[in-house]
Amino acid sequence: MLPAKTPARFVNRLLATLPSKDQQKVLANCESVELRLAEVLSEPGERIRHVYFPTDSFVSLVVPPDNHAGLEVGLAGNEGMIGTPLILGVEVALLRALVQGAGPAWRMTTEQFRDSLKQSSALQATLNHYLYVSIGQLANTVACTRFHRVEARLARWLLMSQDRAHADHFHVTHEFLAFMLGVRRVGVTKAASALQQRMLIRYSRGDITVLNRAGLIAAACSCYGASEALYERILG
Amino acid sequence: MLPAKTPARFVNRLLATLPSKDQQKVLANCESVELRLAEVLSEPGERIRHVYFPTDSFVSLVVPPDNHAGLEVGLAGNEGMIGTPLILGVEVALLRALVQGAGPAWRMTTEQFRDSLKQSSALQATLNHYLYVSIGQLANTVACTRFHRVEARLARWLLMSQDRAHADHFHVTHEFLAFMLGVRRVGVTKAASALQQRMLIRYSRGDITVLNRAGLIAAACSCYGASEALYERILG
DNA sequence: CGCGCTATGTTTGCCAGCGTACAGTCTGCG
DNA sequence: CGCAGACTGTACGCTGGCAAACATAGCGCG
Repeated sequence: MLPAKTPARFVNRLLATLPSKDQQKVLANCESVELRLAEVLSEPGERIRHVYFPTDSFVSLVVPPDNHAGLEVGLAGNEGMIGTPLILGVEVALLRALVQGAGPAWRMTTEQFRDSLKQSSALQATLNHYLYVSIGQLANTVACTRFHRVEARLARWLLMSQDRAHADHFHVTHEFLAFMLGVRRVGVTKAASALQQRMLIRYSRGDITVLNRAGLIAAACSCYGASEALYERILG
Repeated sequence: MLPAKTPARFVNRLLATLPSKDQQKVLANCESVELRLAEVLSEPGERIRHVYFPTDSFVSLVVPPDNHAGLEVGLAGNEGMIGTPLILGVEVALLRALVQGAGPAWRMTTEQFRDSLKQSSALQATLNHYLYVSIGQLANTVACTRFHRVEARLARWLLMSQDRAHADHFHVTHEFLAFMLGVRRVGVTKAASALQQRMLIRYSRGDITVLNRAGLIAAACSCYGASEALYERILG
């Protein structure tokens, strides 16, 4: 399906860990798609039609607003996948998957994915491990959301997005960030302007640029890094 | 291992869903243990030695305090299990498992559990589904912890414990509740005394009794019920 | 039966984030 | 080139929960 030397824009790290034979089998079932900004890939309670392996795109997992604001509880870029319930044999989504960074991804139908899982125990193992890591991150998110200040959480969010965007700038408005962090827009404006004054970031009308990554890490809560370390330990 | 008619005190609902043949095979690998109050069954980062299937006991899953208070992110009684990472083939615990309600449970070593999983695809499927539900509850907990008031969260906690204790009273101090909910003890005292004044509960020196379950449900956030409904939908 | 410990009640000051409202400012489009 | 809409800044009063300290009250043990 692909030449041996895949350009980085089309690499998904989960698939890349597979032995090349399995990898070929799996990719043979995949089609390449372009995810558009703000596209919704799954809705809680609804049937999952496709799984996605982002390559140069990333996707937020959000708890849908019941009456209050929304809240992001997970993020998947080229290190992850969308459609994890299928790993557990359930075809119903738990979360809304919202495209945050437009770009290419691999896609498979639910049926193709089932087949792939049956055919490749390596895939099964890798995805089980990924799910383990995701659960760890989720548990961590509970505490982070409860205890850490907006400014630190914002810094963490920017770092995580930067990692997945593979770029030091991307497009998000304060309004949108507020939705993700589950706070008011005003709260984001305050936190963001504090970070900007410290010369850690620069932003204007939805374009955010990370100026000082190390400083931003210092400003973020320790939750950033913990998740990443867990991933590396289990899947790296 | 057990007579056909197992007393309710020794039934775990996950195991009970298995076809009787599988159930026998699995129970043959189990030993009966008595969980003691405040016993710690797993510690994050450490190797998991046993999995537990509570029958008339229940166990809290808590994110360990890094510098702030602790925080409960899950609860497993006779409808659940402890040691879920093993379902995903990882032997390292993510959370601290803390016995909340003393009583009997089935226990298996990690090795026995691996064998059982291999032998029984029904067990595998059931536990996968349980894990799915747990993830859903975890995601929900993020939002609940972020948005809902102490009083509502306390009410929810009491209801969930009541369900798993199979009794309308149990022993917990405000101090301990504060730890579980990730708030100050004073906050719990206030919320609890509000609930007591409304005649929904009664408590004294760590003994809490639910007086009006329906009223308590009304006082709780809608998160109670959502989790339970999800469980029934997937595993019921 | 009284001492000490554990559990609960209450206070005071404080701050982050809420809800709401309004004022600038940049950008693209007609 | 000017207007509309999107994006950001700021202000106000309010409240829930924080931190720390202190006051009672019941229970158990010596």
